[in-house]
Amino acid sequence: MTETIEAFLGRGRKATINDVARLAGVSKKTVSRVINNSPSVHARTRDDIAEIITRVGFRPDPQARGLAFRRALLIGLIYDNPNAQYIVNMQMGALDRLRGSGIELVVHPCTWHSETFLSELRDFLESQRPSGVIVLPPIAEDRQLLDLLEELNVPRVRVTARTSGDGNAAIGREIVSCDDIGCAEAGAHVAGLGHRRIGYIGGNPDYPSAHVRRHGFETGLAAHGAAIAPDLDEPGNYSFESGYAAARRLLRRPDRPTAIICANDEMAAGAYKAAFEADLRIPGDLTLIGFDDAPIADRLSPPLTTVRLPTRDMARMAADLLVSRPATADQTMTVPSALIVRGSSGAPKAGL
Amino acid sequence: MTETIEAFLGRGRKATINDVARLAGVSKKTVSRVINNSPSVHARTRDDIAEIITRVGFRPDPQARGLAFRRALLIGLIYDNPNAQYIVNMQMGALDRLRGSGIELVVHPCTWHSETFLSELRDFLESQRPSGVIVLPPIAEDRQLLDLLEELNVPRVRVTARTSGDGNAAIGREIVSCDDIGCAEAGAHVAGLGHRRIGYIGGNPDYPSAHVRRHGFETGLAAHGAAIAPDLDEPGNYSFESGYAAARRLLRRPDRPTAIICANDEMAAGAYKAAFEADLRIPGDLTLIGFDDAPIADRLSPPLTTVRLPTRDMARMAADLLVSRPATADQTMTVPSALIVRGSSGAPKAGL
DNA sequence: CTGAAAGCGCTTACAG
DNA sequence: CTGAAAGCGCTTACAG
Repeated sequence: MTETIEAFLGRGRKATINDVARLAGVSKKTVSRVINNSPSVHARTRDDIAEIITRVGFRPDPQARGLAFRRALLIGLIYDNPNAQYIVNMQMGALDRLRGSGIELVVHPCTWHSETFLSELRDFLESQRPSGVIVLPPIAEDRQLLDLLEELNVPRVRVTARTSGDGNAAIGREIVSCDDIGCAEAGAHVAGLGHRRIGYIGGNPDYPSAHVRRHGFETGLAAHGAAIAPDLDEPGNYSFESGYAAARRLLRRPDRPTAIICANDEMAAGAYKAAFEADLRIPGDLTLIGFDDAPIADRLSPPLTTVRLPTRDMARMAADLLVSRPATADQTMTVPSALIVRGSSGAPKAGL
Repeated sequence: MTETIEAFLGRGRKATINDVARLAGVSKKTVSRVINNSPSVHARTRDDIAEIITRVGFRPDPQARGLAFRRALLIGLIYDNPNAQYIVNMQMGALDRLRGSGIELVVHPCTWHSETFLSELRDFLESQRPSGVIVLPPIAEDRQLLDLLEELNVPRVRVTARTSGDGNAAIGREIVSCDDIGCAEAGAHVAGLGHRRIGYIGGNPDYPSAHVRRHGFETGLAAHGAAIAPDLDEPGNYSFESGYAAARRLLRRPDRPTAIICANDEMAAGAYKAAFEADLRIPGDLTLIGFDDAPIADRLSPPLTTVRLPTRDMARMAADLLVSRPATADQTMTVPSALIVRGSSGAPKAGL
C-alpha cells in the first residue's frame, strides 16, 4: 500500500472503485464483489474493503453501474389515476423503501385511453431500462401492458384489489388490498345503527375494486339482517359528478334512503352536495359512508365515515419486492382495510 | 457502406451509436454531434445521419450519456409540501416539458425540519448528479439549500411567490407567481358584494406567499373603500385546523364578520366546518374565500370561491429553463393568478 | 467540418 | 476466494 487513506482524502476528489481497490491492495473486481454483496469474498478481505469504503466515503456511481448492468438504477411508478393523495402516498411508500438503496424513483403518469399509451410506455422502458416498475390501479388490469412488461423482461409488481380469501391465482407479483374487510365493517356499522332503507352508489364496474367493495358492504349488511334496497341501487363511476347525480336521484324519491353507502369518498362528497341542496342534514336526515379516507373525508362537515387502505405500506411492500427479491414465481401479498367512524353516520330518525 | 440498413434491422438488435456511424460511413463522433445538435456538422451529413437514426430507431442510451457527461439525464423535484394536488400538478407540468427529451423526473420529497435535511440532499445530489433540480415552496426559501446547490454546481430553478411589480432582485433562476393579482380581484369581489365586516385568516408568516396574498386582498378591498377589520384579523398557518380554530373565534363574536377571507383553501375548509357547527349558512350568513383552487374547493357545499395559480404551467416553465437554456444570469419568470367565483360568496343579509 | 484515441466508472465472462 | 482483460455506449480533449 503506497498511499495512505489520509493522503487520498487530502486530494479532495470523489473516490472511485479504483481508489478503493488501490488503497485496499486488491483488484477492483473484488471491490465490486463487496459492493454487490457477493458471498464469495473472504470475510477479512470484505471487512477491510468495507472500512475503506466508509472512510473515503465511496459511493458507486449509479450511471456507471447502470451502464454495466444494462439496467438503470431506477424504479418506475406507472399510473393513470386522478386521486392526487393516493399517488403521493404511493410515491412516499416506495421512497420509504428506496431511500439509501441508491435507487431512485421515476414517476410515469400516463393516459390509459390514449392512442400512444403502449408505445409511450415502450419507449420509456426500452430507453431507460428501469430495474423494475410498480403499476397502480386501474391500469394494473391492462393485459396488454402486462404482456409488454413481460416481453421487455421488466421486473414488475402490480397493485390491485381482491376479496379476502379469494382463491384466484396471482398475475405475476402483486400487492393486493382486501377492500372488502373494511367495507364489511362499514356495512355492519350502518345496519347496526338501525338503517333499513339503504342506498348504494357503485364504483366503476371496469375496476375490480368496485366489485370487491360492493361485496364487502353487502356482507356486513347481511350480517345484521340488512341489505341494499334493490330500488336504491345506483351506478356510479368513482367521480364526484357521478356521486352527485346518483344521490340526487336517490334523495328526490318520496321513500328516500336514510343511509347511502358510496364506493369512494369522491362520490360521497358529491352526495354531500346533493344533501346540501335538498336541505337535508347529515347525519340527522341522512347517513353517508365513503371509501379511501381521502383528504377531503375529514374536511367535509361533518367529517365522513369511510374505509382506509394502507396505501403507503402497499407501495413500500411493492418496492421491497423489486429491490430485495428476485422474481421467482407468482406471488401475492395481501393487506387489509379498516373502517374509520366519523360524524357522517348516525341512527335514523324515528319514523323514517 | 458494406451493410444495408435493411440487413441491420434484420438482426433485431437495438441500434447503438456505432451501428449508426458504420451505416452512415462516418465516425461515431460525428453521430454524437448530431445527437447533441452541434452546429458544426455539414447539413448534408446531418440529414443523412438523421435519416438513418430514424430508420433504425436509434435512441442514445441515457446511462452511457450520463456517464460520459458526468451528469445523469435526470431532473430532480425537491419539496416538502403537504398539498398533494399541488405536488401532482407540479410533476405533471415538469413531465409535460420533459416528455420526449430523454430526461426523466425523479421525485425527492424531504423533511425540511429534520436533522438530516441537508445531508440527505447532498447525498442525493452527489451520487446521482442530476442535470438540474426544481425546488418548490416553502423550501425554495432555504438559504442553506440554495448554497448547497451552488456549491455542488447543480443547475436549479426555484419556485416562489412575489407581489407583482415588486422590484426585488431574483435569487438565481426562479418562477414567480403573483398571488396578489387574484387576491386583489377577490378583495374587490367581496367589497363589491357589499361586505364591510370582513375577517381574515392569514397564512404561515414564514412563507412569502402569506404576505403577498394578504397584500393582494387588502389592495382589492381598499379599491372599494373596504378593509380587513382590525379586530377580525386572525393568524393561521395554512392548516385545516388553524383555519377551523380561527374561524371559531371569529364566528363566536357578537359582531361576527359577514365575510371571511382565508389565505388558502385548507383553512377555508376549516372555516366551513366552524360555520357548520355554528349553524351558519354559506353564503347566506357568511361569505368565504380561499386560495389554491384545491380539489376540495369545488367539492365543498356550496363550492368555494377561490384564487387559482397556473401550477402546472409553472413547473413546465421551470423544466424548460433547465432543459433548454444554460444558466447564464439570474432570471425571473412571472405568472399571474386569477379569481374563480363559486357559490361561497354572496351579498351580506340586510341588517348585518 | 470531421475523426482517432482515450476515458467516464463500473460489471461480465473467463480463468485460475 | 481473487484478478486481468474486455466491454457497456456514449463524450471529451485534441488534432487536423
